[in-house]
Amino acid sequence: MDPVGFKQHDHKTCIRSGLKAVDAYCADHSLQFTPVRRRVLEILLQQHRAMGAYDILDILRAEDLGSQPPVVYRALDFLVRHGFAHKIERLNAFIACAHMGQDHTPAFLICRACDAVAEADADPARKVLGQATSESGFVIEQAAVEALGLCPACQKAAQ
Amino acid sequence: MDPVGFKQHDHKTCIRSGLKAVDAYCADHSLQFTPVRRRVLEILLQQHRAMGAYDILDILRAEDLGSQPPVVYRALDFLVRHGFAHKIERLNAFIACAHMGQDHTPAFLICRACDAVAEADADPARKVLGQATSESGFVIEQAAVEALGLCPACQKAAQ
DNA sequence: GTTGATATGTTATAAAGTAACATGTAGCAA
DNA sequence: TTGCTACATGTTACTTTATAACATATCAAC
Repeated sequence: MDPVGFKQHDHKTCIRSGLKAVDAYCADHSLQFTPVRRRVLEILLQQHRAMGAYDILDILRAEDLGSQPPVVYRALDFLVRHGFAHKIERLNAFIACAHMGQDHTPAFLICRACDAVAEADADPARKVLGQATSESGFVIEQAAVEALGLCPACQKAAQ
Repeated sequence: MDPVGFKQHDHKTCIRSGLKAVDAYCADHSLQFTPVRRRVLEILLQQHRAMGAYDILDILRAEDLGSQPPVVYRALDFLVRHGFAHKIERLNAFIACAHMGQDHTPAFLICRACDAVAEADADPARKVLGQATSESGFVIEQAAVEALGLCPACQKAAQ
């Protein structure tokens, strides 16, 4: 799995295939992929960056798809719970999952200059952590790595 | 480095030695370890758990050591910036560093049932991530791992 | 003792998130 | 069809978390 986010890609395709994958998954698991939920995911896929809940809400408002915070928080909760989106705790923001459908431990590379976020995978890290923690008796159910640094573009800009 | 937090230890000693280490570090680096900053760290060391900024503020208030949010946020900012405390993003809470003075990439084991937090180390994870991301050109400056799961005590309680 | 840098005090407000209850809707069962 | 159930959405009001901005204090160096 490559880190996604700091390179060119066919963006229209990635929006379409993302939605398609979730359509299929929801059909399979009898989850209700309702208009608001679908639109919120579509917004995240389109923007292709971490967005605050209120940024998303502004867009929904303009489209009469719900105008109060709980609407967007509930949609985001659904998306995150089922792994279609991730929350970037460090930014209080949300981003569409870049590895839709694959079971993974996400690792986020967050640019401190421009707030761009790329999603890599940290599966090996999980194992490493697992060793370190097995002594303590703690059982890991879910883990996320958030790394702060500079993306290629901002490195150039800083020179 | 062992994960600290889910086992017995001499707590008075760990408060004293923590403060002493920071005293020394600040003297060495001409940082001002002022009464508020010192007291906030002491509170975190005493409580030995992740605390919200406003929980800490309540204690400071009772002691006339500052009564408004910026006071505690500034102290926490100082402590975090210099590695004496960590922010647990997932909980919007702060915890004293368990590996004071040692350069490390913290990994937090957060119990989803009781919110207890233990600090392990993820240094190997940094290397793993470094490989995955070197292709993308992203330069990691700082990384944190937050793992959610069940601590030994809550596992027992759940049976 | 004036200056500059850093820390604290204080007011006010922004930003992020949720509790609680009302309303709508879709599927199933009698 | 009706009514029941489960789930989703609409809405109000509020809590929690965090910060901007400006005033004041402290302290060391000149």
